[in-house]
Amino acid sequence: MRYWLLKTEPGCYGIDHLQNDKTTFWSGIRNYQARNMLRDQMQMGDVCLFYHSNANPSAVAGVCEVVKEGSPDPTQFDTTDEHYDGESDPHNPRWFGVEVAYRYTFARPVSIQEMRNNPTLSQMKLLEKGSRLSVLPVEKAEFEEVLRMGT
DNA sequence: GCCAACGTTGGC
DNA sequence: GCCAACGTTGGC
Repeated sequence: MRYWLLKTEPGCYGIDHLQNDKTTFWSGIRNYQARNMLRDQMQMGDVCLFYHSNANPSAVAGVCEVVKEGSPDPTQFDTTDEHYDGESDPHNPRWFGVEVAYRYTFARPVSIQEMRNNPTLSQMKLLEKGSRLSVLPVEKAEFEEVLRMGT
């Protein structure tokens, strides 16, 4: 089993939305590195830290789980969607997503500042300078530490 | 709202 | 294939 971090802006789609929806298709990712992880690496049962970016404070808000592996992102073919991509060939789709299910919301959100202050997390990809990817791998030890901080 | 860092685009 | 220009991201 692998561990991941998924970034989202809470005003756009936060953990409350996921809790309400129970499951959702993680769509709209338009970055090739992130696409490759969504398409090739994320597997059923993998667990993901659910991170709120551009929030006050930005923080890991909870956990979700991959319940369906990578499949073409339908929003790329939807002309009414803001993530529509007219260059993508339906027979060879460019963008992928996974289905995730809500697991739980942290009792205490774990802010990026708290994570920066924790030496155990010093290698976290999220905390690297200039880290902008919206899908990031997380080490098991890092995942467990964030869990401990949030519970 | 600022701005550093990064990805993408396109002229050459 | 280089690289300048541009757009986006996201912490602060």
